[in-house]
Formats: sequence, C-alpha cells, structure tokens
Amino acid sequence: MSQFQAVRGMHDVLPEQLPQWQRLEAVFRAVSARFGYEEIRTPVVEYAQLYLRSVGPDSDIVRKEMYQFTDRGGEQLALRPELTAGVVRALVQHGLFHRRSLWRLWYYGPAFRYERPQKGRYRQFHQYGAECFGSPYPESDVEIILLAAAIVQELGITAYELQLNTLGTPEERRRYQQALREFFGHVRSALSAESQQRLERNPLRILDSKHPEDQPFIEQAPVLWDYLGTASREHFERVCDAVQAAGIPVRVNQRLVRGLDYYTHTVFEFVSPQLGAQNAFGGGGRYDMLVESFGGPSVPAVGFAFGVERLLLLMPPQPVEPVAQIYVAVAGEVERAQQVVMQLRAAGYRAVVDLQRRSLKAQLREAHRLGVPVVAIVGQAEWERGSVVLRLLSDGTQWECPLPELSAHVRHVLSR
RNA sequence: GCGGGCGUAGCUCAGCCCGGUGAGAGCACCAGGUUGUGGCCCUGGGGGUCGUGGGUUCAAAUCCCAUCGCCCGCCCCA
Repeated sequence: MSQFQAVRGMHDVLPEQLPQWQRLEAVFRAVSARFGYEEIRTPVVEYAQLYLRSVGPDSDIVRKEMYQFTDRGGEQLALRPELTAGVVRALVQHGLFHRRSLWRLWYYGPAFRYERPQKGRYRQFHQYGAECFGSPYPESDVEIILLAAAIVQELGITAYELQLNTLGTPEERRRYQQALREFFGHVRSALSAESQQRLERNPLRILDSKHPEDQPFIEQAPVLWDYLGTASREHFERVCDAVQAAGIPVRVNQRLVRGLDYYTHTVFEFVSPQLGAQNAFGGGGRYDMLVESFGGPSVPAVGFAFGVERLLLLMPPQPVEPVAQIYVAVAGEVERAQQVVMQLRAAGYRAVVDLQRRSLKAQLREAHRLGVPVVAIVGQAEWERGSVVLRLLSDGTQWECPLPELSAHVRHVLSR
C-alpha cells in the first residue's frame, strides 16, 4: 500500500486500459461527425451559481453532490457536475445564437459529483454528450436519440433499453404538479419521509420513489398524460414512433422524471441490466427554457449525455494491438541497435529496442511478451557483413537481411 | 446521507474463529540451465511496516476501538 493514494472516487487510467478509452473516443468523434455535430470544450470550473440556475436548487446534484469552493478571490466556484450548463453558458456568452439559428454540438470530458463511490459511479467521471439547439420539433429529439443509439451500436452494446417519457410544457407540468400535490397531500402521513419532503420541493420526484410504502399511492396518482395538450401529445408520439421505427428497443416509462429540473417535453434514459444499481448509462431530454434562463434568446434545445465509465463496463473487450511492429535485439555493441532502430523509425515503423542492456535471450522474451511479430537481431558476424537477422516470432523462421534492404523486408513480412 | 461485506507480495488469495512454530501459495517479475535466439520445462532469486493509527497482552496478521479505502444494496443519477 503506497503512502499516497488517488483521492476517493477518482481513478487513474492505466496504459493497459487506454486502448479501450481511445476506441470509445474515436467512436464519439466519428459518429458525431457523421451526424454533422461539432465539438465544443468548456472549462471544468464554473461559477456555482450557474448550476443553481440550470440543474435546479432542489436537485440532488446541487443539494448534496456538487464540489463547491471559494477561490482565493472569494468567488463561489464549482467543479462541473455535468456539461450542458457550461455549453449553454458558452453559447450565450459568445453570442453564437446571433450567428446561426441552429447548432449541433458535442462535448467530452470529466465531471465531478461528491457521491459515495460504487461500481460505475465515481466522483470524477467522464461524459460524452450532444446538444442540438434551435429546433422545437420532434425531428431534433429523434436526431439526438439516433445519434446516441448509433454510438451504442458502434460500440457493440446490444443489451439495453431506451426508456422514454414526456414532461410536457412548463404550464402543463405546473398544473400536473398541482394535482400531484393535492393527491399526495391527502395521504401525506402514509408516505415515506423522503416523499413527504419532495411533496413541497418537487412532487414529480415522488413518482420516482422506490419506497414500498409509496407504491400503492403512486399507482393511483394522476398521470401526466391527462394534463397534456394535443401539441405535447403529438410531439411525444412522433418521437416514439420515429425511434421505434429506427429499430431501437423502446419502452415508455411514465415514472421517468429525471433529476435535473430543466427538462421539458421529451426525457429519456438508456438503461442496461448489466450495470447493477446504476443501470442508466445515458440520458437526456429537451430543455426549451434553459438558454433563455441564462440570458440568451428563446432557443429550444435537446441533448443527452453518456457516462463514459459505464459504457466501458458494457463494451465487449477488444483485441489489443502490440505496442511495436518490430523489436531490435542486439548481441554486442548497443550502438548498432540504436542505429538500426532509428533507420526503422525513419521508414515509418513502430520500433523498439532494449534499454536495459539485457541478454539476447531476455530481449527475445521481451519481444514475445510485447506481442511484437518481428525481431531484427543485430549480431556480431552479420553486422560485419553489413546485415542483420530478421526473425519471425510466429514460427521461428529467420534469415539474414542486408541493411539497405531492411525496410523492404519488414514491409513484406508485416503485410502478410 | 443510511445499511452490509472486504482490505495480507504487482495480481488472485490462504492463514485470523482457538494470539506465540523464521508471514505463505499460485500467477507475474528477474537470473541461470542454452558463453548469439522467445514461447514449454527445471533450478534459484527479488519483493510484504499483514490498509493506517491507537489499545489489550509477556507476545497481535490473528482480540478491541477508531480511521481511510474498495465493493454491494438504499438513495441518486451518467
């Protein structure tokens, strides 16, 4: 046990894990580009106030999970608990909505929440997300969901389900919340302590409760659908139909309300049975009021985010590429090996050479362990003839190869 | 924030209940067996303040307390 450990809930990504991360990042980039989305990067630190405005002062994120601190100048700052608020802030701050009425954006980076760590839940975690600003129409909801589903598919993740719901317009929601407050108010004392609290703050979240004592009431509670106007209903139906038609495994979940306060209309979560308690690996929805609440123009928007660590848990493992294509081993003067490895690198090969002056046997063992297919052995006798030995580790065949022809031989051997 | 399980070598773990016999195994690592050749095998080697701190005791990996971390559930979400 070392004297210093990484901070609780914050993890190193070791070299052996990086190929998986890089593959994931490559898929993010490729699929985003295919959908015409542009990357945006924003700071890890924002004013704490930003999240009170966006995520909502009653959300769990703000109430108990946000890393907040005062900087040396006395400013109240926060490590971002999610990335949407920063993206919206950036767009408004730089007046991007005056330049274009539609923006398709994606982001990728770390976020921070002070929670009790668990599998798939860390204090520093990573999110990939995409946001579409400027369209109030269901087509944009669908585009965002299809983008997410394309990434999931490209990663080889098949065991998942997309849960969909709608929260309607703010007015419809307000009336519904009123109805819920009234309904649950009658049975207040029978509810779980937590739900009693939510009754004041955010009655919608009672629907999300898993306390057994709440279940009978939740089942009888008014449903939002009855409070929706035809426009809202039509919007949701179009989203459902299109997503279903695209072959995505969908399930409408009327209980899905999500923890962020800024959503309107469509909300969704990607869930997988393989994840245990944290079964959601992605989620999002429409947030038509957020841009305006940040002082920007009235611009409708939809977006979603993936939890990168959770995607990694779901991804099938990939075969690993060897770190090098050729290993230069030497018996004798090490400078010769240096010369040969430089020649190979100059020709564009990924080539490594022993740096510990170990025995030839140890060098070959190392090459084998690294999975390198070809070894160039710089031997005394061959060197005097101006050549080296090329050895294939797959079957042990080897031959002498004049130095000027080395690249050509290597190319030939590697292309097989 | 609440409940539970677990921390012994780089990794997976045994030993702990019933305190005392030099702190172990497998894998991994290094070297030799082949004085210029990997994988298999054989031999040898390095590596641990038994998570940390305190207490009980003649004696603690083993018993007690605290603390930190990991894991699982609740909660919440990505």
